Amino acid sequence: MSQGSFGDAELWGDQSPAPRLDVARLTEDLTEPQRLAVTHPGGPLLVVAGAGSGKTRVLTRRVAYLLEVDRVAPWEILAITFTNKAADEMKRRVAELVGSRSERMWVQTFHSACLRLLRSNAGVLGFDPGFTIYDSDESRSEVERIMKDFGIDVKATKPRSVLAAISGAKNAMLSPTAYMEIDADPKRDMIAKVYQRYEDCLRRANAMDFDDLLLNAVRMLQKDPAVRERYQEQFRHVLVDEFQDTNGVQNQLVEILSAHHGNICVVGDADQSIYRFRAADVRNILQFSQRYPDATTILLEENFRSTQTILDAANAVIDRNESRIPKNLFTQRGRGDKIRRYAGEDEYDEGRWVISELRRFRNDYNIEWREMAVFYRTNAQSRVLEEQCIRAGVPYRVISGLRFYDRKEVKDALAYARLLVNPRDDMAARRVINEPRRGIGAVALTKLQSYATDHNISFAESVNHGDEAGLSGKAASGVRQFAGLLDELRALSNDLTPGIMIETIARESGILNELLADGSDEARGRIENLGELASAAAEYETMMEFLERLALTADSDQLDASAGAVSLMTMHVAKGLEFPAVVITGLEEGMFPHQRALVDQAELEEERRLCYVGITRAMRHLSLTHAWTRTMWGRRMDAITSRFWNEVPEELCEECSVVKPMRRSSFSDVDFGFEGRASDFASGRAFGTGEVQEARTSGADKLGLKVGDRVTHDRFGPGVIIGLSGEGERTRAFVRFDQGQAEKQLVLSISPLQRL
DNA sequence: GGTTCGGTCATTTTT
DNA sequence: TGACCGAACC
Repeated sequence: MSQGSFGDAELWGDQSPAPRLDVARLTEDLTEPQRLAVTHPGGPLLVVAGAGSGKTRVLTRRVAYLLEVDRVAPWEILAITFTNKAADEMKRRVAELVGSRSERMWVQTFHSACLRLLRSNAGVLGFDPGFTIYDSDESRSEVERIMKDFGIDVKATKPRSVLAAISGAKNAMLSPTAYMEIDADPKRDMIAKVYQRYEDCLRRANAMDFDDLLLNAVRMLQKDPAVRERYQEQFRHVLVDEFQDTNGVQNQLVEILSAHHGNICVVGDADQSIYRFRAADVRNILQFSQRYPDATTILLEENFRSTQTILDAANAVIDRNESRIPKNLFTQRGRGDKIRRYAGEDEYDEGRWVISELRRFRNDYNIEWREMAVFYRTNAQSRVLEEQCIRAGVPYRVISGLRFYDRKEVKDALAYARLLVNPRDDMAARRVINEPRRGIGAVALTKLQSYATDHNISFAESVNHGDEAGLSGKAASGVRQFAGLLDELRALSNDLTPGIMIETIARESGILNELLADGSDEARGRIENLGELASAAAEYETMMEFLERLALTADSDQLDASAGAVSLMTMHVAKGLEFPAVVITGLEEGMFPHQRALVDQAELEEERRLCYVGITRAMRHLSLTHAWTRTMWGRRMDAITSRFWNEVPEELCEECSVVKPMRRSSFSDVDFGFEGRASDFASGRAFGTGEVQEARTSGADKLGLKVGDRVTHDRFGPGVIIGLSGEGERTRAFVRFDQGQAEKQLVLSISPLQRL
């Protein structure tokens, strides 16, 4: 904890090699709104920063300005981001401006800031300072275990959804009791019961989940006025990045910490709020000015990233959102190239075109592979793209949200490490009590668990009482061995560094031996992984620091290592990044916007924001693709063009699709009327390569139908239009009929579809 | 206690 | 289609 003192001030004053900066140096290359934000004298400040408007630049300059001009001490500044990457970036850029004294600032993610507050004051809420952090997987499996324990059918009610409800309750700062009292509902009662037990288990294991880090930090500050006031006085300036993604608890934390000095500066863009499903609440940014009536609002609308064409496209799309404060990005960069669009036959055809496009970027514009990205809505879409890259010899890298340290052997070794830091870590104990095999089966586990419950201790601690728990034979000796191993490791852990400790764990636990005995390539890989883990640990002073860093680090940082490769990623992951050339794939109704967003206005708007995020990542070149049919869940599904595709004004686009021949004459007499084969039209498969004839126009496309209209069909009955694509006789409607299975795609020019 | 087979179910996920 | 999980089996 960096508590300030004048001694510190002298220290950094002497050491800092940074040149004295004057106001002009910090502001001369800024636009007027940027300058105003950077030099804002104090009080609440809202910076509405459109995509690519130099947000990070403003934040870092402001911090430098505070340090340099306002002479604020580094430890009096709290700058909060969402990702470690953003935090590192900010630290780096501030250091460039003011030198090493920036090291003493609090530049942290929400979670790491909270962790820091909690570690220093864990006692306030009755936690031991060595408490463990459960990651989302562990939270889920804990919930699942509890549900099974209660005899709840985990197939009928998914633990994930229960955890989501619990998480929601936590974000609303509701205790299990308060949550239960919302209304009388059996499902709510069940969830409240699980929630209560889950809390008990966490508490007993001296553990917190991700939500708790935030929530408990707030609770801690609320509970202990002395601690609260100390931090409130310390943080003369609180700055928050990506404020549109904050949830209620985060917002509250920021409010509390900035309450004394009132210098709260939030930066964000409501149009880029894409984490509603994770309890992000756009209202935090939308209502900031109401919350702080004396707040200054500064709009950054000039974009320094993209061409005007790309911005026009982004603006046109996002403008369709109704619940939105109008904003219009512009640039001085000129129009640039048109946006290229390609409608593929299927996802393979789409993928092939994507590859050809990437090659074109490289050949025609000298863009490096690493400067290109391909975006998609869901991770499942990456497979085909990967295949195509491999086939074409295009180097690529999938940037996934998956954790780097998710490999089994790594998790096992870490579980041992966790047990050393927190002897009550139940999750870790359950994971490795029988890893490697010690003959401890389900029966033994149950006995230990009931012993723990009866004696009000954690499961992890029960391993010291195997005999009392009624174990015998193999299980008893296994548990004794496990407990002995932990004792031995704990004794060593006082003297050994984290790196050596990981090695010791691998060796002493028997994990290493097991892998050596295996001898397969896979086992050798796992051994290497353990080696990597040890080297990673060696960078840290204490095991606790290392574990913390792991718990709070996602794996998107791999991007930096993607030298020489095209990046494939979801649009969610793409947020905050930029690329000279971007391809957005899968622009189909049901894919993007996603199926589940089709019926919910708020969700749909979030999808549109996601699209906006995707488009605005592109600096110079943007291409959009969709496929007429796509294999989903093992079945070929037809799809119509995404509304987002259609929302991009045509004059900004260059169509690259191969023009499909019109209907073949021999079909013109047949009444297609929807014997369910509209799909064949959509995919073009019904059309031979032969004779081409104009389709007859029924006028149906001139009905002026729009999404949401009620319609009726001779055979399928009434339904609602959930999507439209194409134009003229090629207009297709995506209709969800009231009766029957799924949505159908109908070509309006030949469909007996009537408006209701 | 480990394997295999069949049934189920499929977003996005900064921490 | 494929990944995952639990029951049934060895």
